Amino acid sequence: MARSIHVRRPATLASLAAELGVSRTTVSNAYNRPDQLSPELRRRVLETARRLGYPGPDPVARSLRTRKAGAVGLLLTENLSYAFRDPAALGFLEGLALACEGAGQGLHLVPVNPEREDVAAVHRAGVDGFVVYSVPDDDPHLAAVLSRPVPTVVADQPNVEGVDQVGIDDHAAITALAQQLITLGHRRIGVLCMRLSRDRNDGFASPERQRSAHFHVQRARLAGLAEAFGAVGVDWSGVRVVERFDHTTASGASAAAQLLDADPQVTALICTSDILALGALTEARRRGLRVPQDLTVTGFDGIADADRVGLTTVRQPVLEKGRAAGKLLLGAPDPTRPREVILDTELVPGSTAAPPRTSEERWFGP
Amino acid sequence: MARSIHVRRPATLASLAAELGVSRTTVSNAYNRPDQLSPELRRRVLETARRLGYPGPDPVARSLRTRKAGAVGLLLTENLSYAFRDPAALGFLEGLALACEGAGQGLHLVPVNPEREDVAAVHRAGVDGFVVYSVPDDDPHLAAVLSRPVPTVVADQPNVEGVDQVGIDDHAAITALAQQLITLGHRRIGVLCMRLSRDRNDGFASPERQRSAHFHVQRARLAGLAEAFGAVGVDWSGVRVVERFDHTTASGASAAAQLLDADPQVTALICTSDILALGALTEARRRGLRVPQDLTVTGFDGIADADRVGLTTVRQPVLEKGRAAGKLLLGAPDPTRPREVILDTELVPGSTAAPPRTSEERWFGP
DNA sequence: AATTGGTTCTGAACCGTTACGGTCAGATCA
DNA sequence: TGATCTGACCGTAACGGTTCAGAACCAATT
Repeated sequence: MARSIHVRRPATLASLAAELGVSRTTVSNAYNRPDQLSPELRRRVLETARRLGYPGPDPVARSLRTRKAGAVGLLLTENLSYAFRDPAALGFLEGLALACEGAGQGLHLVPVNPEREDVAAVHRAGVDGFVVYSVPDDDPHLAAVLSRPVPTVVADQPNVEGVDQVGIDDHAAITALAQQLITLGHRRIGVLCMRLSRDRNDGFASPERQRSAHFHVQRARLAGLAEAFGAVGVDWSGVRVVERFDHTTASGASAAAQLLDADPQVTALICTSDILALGALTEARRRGLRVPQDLTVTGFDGIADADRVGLTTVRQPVLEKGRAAGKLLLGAPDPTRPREVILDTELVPGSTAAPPRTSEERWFGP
Repeated sequence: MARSIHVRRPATLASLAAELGVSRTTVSNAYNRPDQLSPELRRRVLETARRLGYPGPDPVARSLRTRKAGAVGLLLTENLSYAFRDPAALGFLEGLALACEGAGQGLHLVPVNPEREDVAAVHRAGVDGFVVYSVPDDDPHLAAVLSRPVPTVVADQPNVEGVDQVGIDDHAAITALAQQLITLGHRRIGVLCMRLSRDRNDGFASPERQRSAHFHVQRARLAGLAEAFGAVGVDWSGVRVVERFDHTTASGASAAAQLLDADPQVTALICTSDILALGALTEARRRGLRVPQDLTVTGFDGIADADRVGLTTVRQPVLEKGRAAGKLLLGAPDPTRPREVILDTELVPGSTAAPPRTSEERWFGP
């Protein structure tokens, strides 16, 4: 099967029509509305098309005319390839892909460089709508998406007025987790969180920085923790929160190290993601700290690896979230009000949380 | 930040030009070639655009004129969502995404339904080229891709004359693995392989079916095994090959069960993928067979989970493969001849292969 | 004074298709 | 026999841009 490489498109609908001595409309109909012409003529059109090497109507021209691209754009602030490495993002993507293929829509991954503020790729994407996955509220790419006259659904964050949304109740979810730890008796805690803003800050996050975080999800989780622990008398300004820009287990490990160095007395490390928590577990093991006897570690998301190691965490239905986002975008838009889908979360007890040891136990063993 | 939902695009380049009293060319230049007009006028154009809610040049119209879509199409025969579940496909995707974002190109996942032969999605995709990942040689979607006047790169399979290609030397790779097993002393083996054709055949694959497989990769691996074991006197027609349509660990487990039921005497299960091998390990454990003492199991691919359990396998650079495919597609095309990239593989010894036990050992212990 | 060169802007052609509203011949009907 | 319907096809006008060859203008050079 030989084929010429990248030949200039040889035939168009018009040239085909000329060759056949019929109108362009008729050729178009041969492809799109077979009932509009006689079977015999249609056969001739298709036959001539084959002979001339006409590959069928040009998709771009068709899109221009019909105002339909047949694809959904996906925007995420990380590198494109990040989506294929992060388990939660992956689950979301799978759900979204499910919804798209169910509707016969393509999935157009928009390449954005998180470092540069180059918004051109958003403007170049020929899509019928956008799904925006977990970006900061001041993301210029998001602004570019919103400026385009196509429907948009935001997943997780940020909250944008008038835009359809799918996510979870972060505040409630983290509150349940916090209650669990409080019940176990933890009062001296440390927190590991993901990036709070577009600027890199690998280190402690001040309460001010926590409050002004541009990532709504992180902000809500931290606020929920502050509230829950504040209610039992913990002074939040004394609680160390370590932030990491990169979302990897290595980041989690180094963040845990930083926190444990600063305050060896903490009895629990609360992590705002499983990935960070897995890293924290590694660091704990490296230090000879037994989990959960010497240290409690919790995560968030409920990824497969968390399940494997029995991490105490909050499970959120990431695949369902992706699917819901797709359905929201592809379903009939509701002009009266933006729609919001809040999915359920579930506290996963796991085996990495236990009551804190007393000081004596810490020094002299159980 | 309020926004109107799905308003009919209010302004076009033309209406903006009319409003400003300049030509369309000038407005176009304001966006694409700032050096072609005075800074002052450009400022006015952009300002008016904002006022009128003009979101910038329409991407589809621009694509039509410039003959550039700014995106690469990806075709894979499985459901779209499969790509996000299979580790090898995922690695490929990540590499491809890396190449795409490096070139500022989007990645357009084409939704194909493997059950139905609906090729429309391929024709509807507005892309500048296609990457085809591991499809059967008689795939109608592949034919549709090749009929389109855009460059194409095929990864893994099939071999198409005149089309750029990236892959590995399956024959050499499997031969190395086979030699290893032969050296260990295995002669009575069983094989677990992935689907050989578009029709579902969950069961034994006859030598005829093996030879006529539409998946080139599987065909080459089976042929390599037949050759290597044939050279040491093993009659291939007596070797059981179990085929599975779905590529999951559950399939691997059931295939292993089917094979071990049919011939409990086999000393080694050679699997053409790690996923199948992981399933086989599960089944072996279920039967109380120790690996590798009682049964040798090997895989192919070198995925992370294989590494984790110490599977004896062949590692192939999946990420690199994706990246190479992207580079091939996006780099300057070579009109003189199709290019071919063959990546290196590496035998991973692992700990799931050992010499077979003698019959006595099998029955009476070591 | 004529030429040259540069900047800034314009007019018209073109990209390849589909939507819309026809026309027209022949069949059907009262 | 004339009116109406139907199936098959067509002409025109978008769809929303980009591009290229100039025009108009002004300043600097010869």
